Amino acid sequence: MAARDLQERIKKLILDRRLASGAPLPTEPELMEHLGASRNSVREALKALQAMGIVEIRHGFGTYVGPMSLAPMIEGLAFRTVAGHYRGEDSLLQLLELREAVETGLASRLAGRIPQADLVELDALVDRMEEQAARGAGLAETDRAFHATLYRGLDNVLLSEVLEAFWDAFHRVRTDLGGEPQDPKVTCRQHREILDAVRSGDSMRAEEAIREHFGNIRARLSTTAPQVPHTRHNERV
Amino acid sequence: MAARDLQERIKKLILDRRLASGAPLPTEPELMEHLGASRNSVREALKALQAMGIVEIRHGFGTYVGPMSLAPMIEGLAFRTVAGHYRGEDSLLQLLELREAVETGLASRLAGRIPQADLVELDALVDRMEEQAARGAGLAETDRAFHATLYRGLDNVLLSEVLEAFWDAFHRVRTDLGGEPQDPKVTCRQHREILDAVRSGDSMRAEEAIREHFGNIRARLSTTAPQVPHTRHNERV
DNA sequence: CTAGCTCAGTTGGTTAGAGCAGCTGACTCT
DNA sequence: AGAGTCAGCTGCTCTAACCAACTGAGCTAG
Repeated sequence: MAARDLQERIKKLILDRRLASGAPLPTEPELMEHLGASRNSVREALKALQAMGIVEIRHGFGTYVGPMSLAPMIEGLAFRTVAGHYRGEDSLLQLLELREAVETGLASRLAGRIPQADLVELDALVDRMEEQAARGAGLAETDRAFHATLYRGLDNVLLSEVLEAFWDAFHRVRTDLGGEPQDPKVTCRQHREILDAVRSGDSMRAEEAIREHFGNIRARLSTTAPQVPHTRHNERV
Repeated sequence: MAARDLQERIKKLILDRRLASGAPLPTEPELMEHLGASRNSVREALKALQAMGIVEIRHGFGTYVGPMSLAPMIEGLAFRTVAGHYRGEDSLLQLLELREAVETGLASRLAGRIPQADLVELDALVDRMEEQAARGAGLAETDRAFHATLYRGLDNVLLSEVLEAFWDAFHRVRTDLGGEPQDPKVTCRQHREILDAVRSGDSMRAEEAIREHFGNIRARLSTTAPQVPHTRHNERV
């Protein structure tokens, strides 16, 4: 009765006061009085809001309006995918296909109208990728940055965040499940091709480049498919 | 210290036991013993997991593994958008553009390869839409069904759910903010055009049809725009 | 006088125990 | 045999106390 209401009322409080991300919320005792509920109930509501990223709780410091990032979505997606995988579904493949479907459309849309500054940055990223591949380092972070920078040209923060969330969820699940790493050199070449294709303004070519890139990941995926060990100890889910 | 851990351990428990959606979780006393934590901490962890859709709690009945739907994402997206809107950002427009960017790509990808059965169903949906428009009824649900059915041909459940989540979030925010409704007849015509374009197999035409549809919504949106000045500093309640 | 430390006060974190509320199924009375 | 009742599970809420992290004022040592 009260619980669901409490969350709504706290959300309403944030909206009514026009609180921005990072703004302080009332303390627990203050919320108790304002909402007429016990500490326990208030805390449970806050915990739920925290899980949704609406609120941020800092021990010994206070409660604040959260960053409203899509982190909870990553969390949920990742768990959903891992759970499905353990139960023998091809959930990880579905997640990959989701990225592929969305990114192919966006890349072709982006072809030829990507800002010059972003192209320069992308060039630098692929260079770094090659350097990392040469000395055998992991290039996950650079790959992430590449995709993030690529779609920045679409000039929609929300869209960028969603794509990054998909990337994060996929990457986390794949590493958690101990997926086989890609061949770094192939990965580099494909990113270079994506970049060149987008630069050239040829939508079809850009689409094809993205598709090939994902096709590569997909191939690696199916070799590691559904053998299911117990969860490892330090696993993040 | 314990709280974040508890959530992880409960998630681990679900994975280790290969619990499917709907499967019962241990009762609160059992979890207390199994996790070595107090009732309160266990409940707070469960509340957070519930907010993420990982767990479902039914009063007087028990706790179960959740449906793993994207409902929490809708919740989060909607709140984020409303909060941004109230603070004078064009967050609702961004959400619309997110849908547009993704759907244009998918529609062109879908053109010509959509199953016959889905085409029949889509025809029926547009018919119903026209019938509803004629008698002045709302056609939100039919619109939702149209978009859902359209992308079903991509044969990726996750993708479908994500698109539906975007639709839901957008629709909820728009109605919450009392947005101006569309002209039903225009909406019908545009859906018919999308359908015909996809049927014809012409990717460009499909893309254009989607873009025009969203352009219409966008136009309605800007008439209801926030027009709230940016109050970055010193904002009063 | 300043740099650093200490400690009291504030905030959230955790535990405990009691009682309330919704649901189920077996028991009882008709 | 059927309908009503109640005992027992379940989760929900509250109170009250104490633990732990952080801040900042005030003290101490240099």
